[in-house]
Amino acid sequence: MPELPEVETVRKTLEQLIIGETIERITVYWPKIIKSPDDYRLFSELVIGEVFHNIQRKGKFLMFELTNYTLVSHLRMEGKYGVYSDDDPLDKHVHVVFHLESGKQLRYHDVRKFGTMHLFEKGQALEQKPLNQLGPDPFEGAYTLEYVLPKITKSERAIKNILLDQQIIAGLGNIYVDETLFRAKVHPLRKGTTLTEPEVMAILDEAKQTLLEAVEQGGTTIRSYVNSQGKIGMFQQRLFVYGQENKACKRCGHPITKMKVSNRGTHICEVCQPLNS
DNA sequence: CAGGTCACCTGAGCGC
DNA sequence: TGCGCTCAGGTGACCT
Repeated sequence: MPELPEVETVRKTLEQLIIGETIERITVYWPKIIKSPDDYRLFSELVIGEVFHNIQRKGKFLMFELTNYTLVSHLRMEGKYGVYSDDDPLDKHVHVVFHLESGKQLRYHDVRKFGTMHLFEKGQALEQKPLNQLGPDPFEGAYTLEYVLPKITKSERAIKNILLDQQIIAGLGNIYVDETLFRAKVHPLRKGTTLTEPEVMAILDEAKQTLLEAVEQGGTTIRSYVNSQGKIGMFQQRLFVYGQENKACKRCGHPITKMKVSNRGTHICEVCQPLNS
């Protein structure tokens, strides 16, 4: 489901709800969510008695800082967290329940079961997969033109694919890549090697600006995304191209078209984002 | 190294 | 109503 702004919204919401809570035990209904330790039963034992001290985010990953461990969680397409009372009825798509000593429960809900959880000893999370594979996210200091420019201009890949690559920049997904490229007036199929420095600068600026605005709006709600307090994001009102096929471009009035780029649905304004430039 | 395909899962929407 | 197909905010494995 979520890209950086949605994950950041979840992070901020959960921070208000579970910091200081102690895990009494957990119930895992779909063990494949738990990627490390290998055995989900060990995972379940290790988190007993741990306290939620704070919650960080790197790219699209949530990092729950516990007493002795860091829980790294990725929501993939449809993962959601919610805090419930222990007598609230359990939805069939809840796969992991953290029973808290207060009687509250932190529940992980994921219709498609694609999400992942990794547990690391404190201080180890950033040193190992998956987090050590990530490039800087746009709110980190390492996100600079000097770092990104050669990564892009030396690549024969389509710029859309480069921006979706979490090893180069962490946090962008299908929605925000389409929005970023529209705002930067760059066609998604342009090869990295064809982009000029001003174009790359525009992409970097627009990516950060788009994510910043989306965070301010609480993320984008399409289909099912709801944050941990049941609130929906508002950024979908500000989308220029994603999901806007056949609607008039907000800049020039030409209809937005939908195409495929490496099998991902891709939305562009053919007038604002010409391919031959 | 890059690109394509499939796999992981379930549900919504659409044509027939 | 039901069937079959496509699509979905992501990523990793495996193959050319």
